[in-house]
Amino acid sequence: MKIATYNVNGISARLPVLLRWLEESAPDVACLQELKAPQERFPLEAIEALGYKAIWHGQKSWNGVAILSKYEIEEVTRGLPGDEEDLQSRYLEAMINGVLICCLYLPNGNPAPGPKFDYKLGWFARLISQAKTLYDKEVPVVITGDYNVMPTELDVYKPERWVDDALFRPETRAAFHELLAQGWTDAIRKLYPDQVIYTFWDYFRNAYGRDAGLRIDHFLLNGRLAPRLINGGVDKHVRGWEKTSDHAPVWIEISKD
DNA sequence: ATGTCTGGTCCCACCAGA
Repeated sequence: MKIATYNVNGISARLPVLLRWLEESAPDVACLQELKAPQERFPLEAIEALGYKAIWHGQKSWNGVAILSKYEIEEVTRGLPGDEEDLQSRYLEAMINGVLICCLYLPNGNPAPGPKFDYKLGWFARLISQAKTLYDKEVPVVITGDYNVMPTELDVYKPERWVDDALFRPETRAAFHELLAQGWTDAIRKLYPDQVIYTFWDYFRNAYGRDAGLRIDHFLLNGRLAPRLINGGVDKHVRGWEKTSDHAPVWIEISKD
């Protein structure tokens, strides 16, 4: 079973790129973030034409997440629990082919410090609480998406330039490590313990051409799923396509059981 | 500080967010 995550940065503007990648990479499940489209503007027909079912949580202008799957999708949770007042579309959970798939778009949090950073840390605290419940489930679980966190210095092209950024501040890294300490396996880091791997290159200053990237899109596997991890990688070349997202798709393969 | 993109509003050029 091949599971992918891809921050598309606007599903309307990136639809040709998304469809091309889906055909080429053919994941069984794809978690998408930053749809930047209201609920009624999701391009369901084009996605169904490639053989996928889909659930999505849209939002006007910003955010928005979706789960596409070649298997049946049984939606479990819509919206991150823990704050009734949080209306941002950043979290979906679904049971697919015996695996609980959680798709998230963690807040960026810049500028930091400030209210956006406070929102990020609050969201992170709720995620840690939700993840604790998920980890102990009897079923295999993966939490994947755009975490907006570089976990270690190996995950940033120039760590010293990012120490005050919301994606790399000590509080942010501490929250990610608190999450990992529940027992989760960072799948890509597990497969490539020492390699420099990036999943995002910003649009400024030819970042992709210079390989000035960040690793911020992750797969966390619980104890029931981690032993089934067989492969994974980044579809880096997709970042080089015309009209592409600033993220590249990332994927893992897990064995049947 | 800068840089590049998208979507949205309000008009034909800006702004916010990332």
